[in-house]
Amino acid sequence: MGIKDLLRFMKPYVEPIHIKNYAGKRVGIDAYSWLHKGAYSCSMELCLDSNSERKLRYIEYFMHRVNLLRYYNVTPVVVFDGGNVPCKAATEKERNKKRNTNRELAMAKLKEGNVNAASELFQRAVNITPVMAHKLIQTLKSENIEFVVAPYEADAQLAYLSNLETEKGGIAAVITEDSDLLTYGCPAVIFKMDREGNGERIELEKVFSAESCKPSFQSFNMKLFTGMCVLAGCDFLPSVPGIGVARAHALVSKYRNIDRILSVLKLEKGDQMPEDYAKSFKDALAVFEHARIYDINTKELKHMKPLPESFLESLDEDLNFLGPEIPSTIVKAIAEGNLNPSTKEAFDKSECSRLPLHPIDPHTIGQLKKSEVPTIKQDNCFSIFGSQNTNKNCTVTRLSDKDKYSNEVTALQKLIMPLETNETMTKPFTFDETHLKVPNNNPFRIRKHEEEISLVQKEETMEEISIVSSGEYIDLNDYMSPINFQEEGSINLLKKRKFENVCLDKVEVTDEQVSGVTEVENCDGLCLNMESQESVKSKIRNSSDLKGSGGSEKKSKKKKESNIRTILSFFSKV
DNA sequence: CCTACGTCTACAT
DNA sequence: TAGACGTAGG
Repeated sequence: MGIKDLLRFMKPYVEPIHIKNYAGKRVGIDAYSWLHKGAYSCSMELCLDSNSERKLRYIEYFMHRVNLLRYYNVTPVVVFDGGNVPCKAATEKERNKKRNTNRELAMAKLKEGNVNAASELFQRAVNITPVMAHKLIQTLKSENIEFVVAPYEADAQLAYLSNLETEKGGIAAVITEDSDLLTYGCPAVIFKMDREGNGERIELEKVFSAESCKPSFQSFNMKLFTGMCVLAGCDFLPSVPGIGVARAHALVSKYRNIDRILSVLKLEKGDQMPEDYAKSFKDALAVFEHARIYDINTKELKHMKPLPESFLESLDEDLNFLGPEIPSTIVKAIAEGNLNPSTKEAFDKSECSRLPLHPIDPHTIGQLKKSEVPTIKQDNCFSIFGSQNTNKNCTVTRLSDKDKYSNEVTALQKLIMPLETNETMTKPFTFDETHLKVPNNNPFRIRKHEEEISLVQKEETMEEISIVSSGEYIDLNDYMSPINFQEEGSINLLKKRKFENVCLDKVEVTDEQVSGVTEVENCDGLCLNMESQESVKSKIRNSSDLKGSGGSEKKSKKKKESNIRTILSFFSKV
């Protein structure tokens, strides 16, 4: 993805930077790059469409990073990809094909019981779906994080926002892994930001003005730079054989005119060049310059830069390679996360109805890593975890869906508008304190806080019984650990979704007593099944793959266990 | 010197 | 998978 070898070529212009340099500023986030990284940690669950909580780990990953920014008083603006641009369709199709074959291979390995091989293959099969993005958006909404879904490429949207004044919703920099952002003309791009907030920044202004830096761009302007990138090979157009970034840079430096370069190329490499290269080249350039984006202020579809006359004149070719026009109402709904940008249909509510419960809850995160747990005050989201009255029963309540959605419209409007004043004080955040080794004036405060937290956590994790209030829908698959009902051995039925009034009061989670979960015929619910589960378990245990594997036993054991759980929950659905 | 190709690793447990 | 990095060959 992006421009081949561009970052390597631009190395001299890279400067290490910490995100805290953007304190008080708005910074755009290319959602795809964090989604993709986060998805590695739960690729199998995603591919199997498991119902375990683990599947939502990518959201935790994402929110940890969002919270890192908020911790440093940086305002995140998350930008999602929308529909596919037609000229990228071929690339997309191929990727999908590969993913599917990998997924099938993985399934085969899984049936053989070769879990390790399967999970490796699953990693290659992960796909970031609009539904995943939508789930993340639910979380962002509940945390009052600004976001926008681009009509097409997120890169273009980010570039557009980068060149907008802050007052109009502009951003000061973009965090991404994709070198295309430079090609689109983002003045400041931060690559490879790690979990501590360190990243590598390239600023276009510095690139163009640096006086004695290896590859000189002094005679360049944005248009020439974009031209260089396209010459080097981009997602929309592969490069002419033998031309890489360096040669592209040399050509642009020498001729400083795209048309001249194209004719020179034709003379020199005419035989290796496709007939329509020049035409495709101009189309590719146009995508980078005039891509369609969502105008946050007018709430309409717009071109990044207005199309010039000459373009409209040569309208023999339709402009659909930029992505087709979309009616205003639809772009708006897409941008605000209410419509699937690919299908342009509403998201299935059931996909996400019970979603916001876990992922955002700092309490949940806190169980995985020690987190700072400040008291949270928010009106449009659930959440409670007493810092003080942590009774053994971990209670979870939330507003009814009805209340939640009625606020949605107004909440959204607030989201899209730039933040005013200093509401930072009321902002909740969770924070992995390992990051704290760096700054902060008062280490004592932090340590004291840590102690409090660890105390609270001890109490909570020791008590493994959770009380679920009546009326709360329980999906057995939500519990990754084995479930042991009070009336052991008997069949407990749980109705799905629509079931209103109570099914059970206590769910005990233990590690020894593993129980399978299978669907009951002619019954709208789930039940326990000892045997089917046992057989699956032994099958997996006996598989050659799990027996050997040297190295750290503790690690692999844990991994195995978690894999077994995933598989169990998978089998339970079939 | 440059491209193109092979290999490694990210992620986070 | 896609990017980073090293290196064989033009």
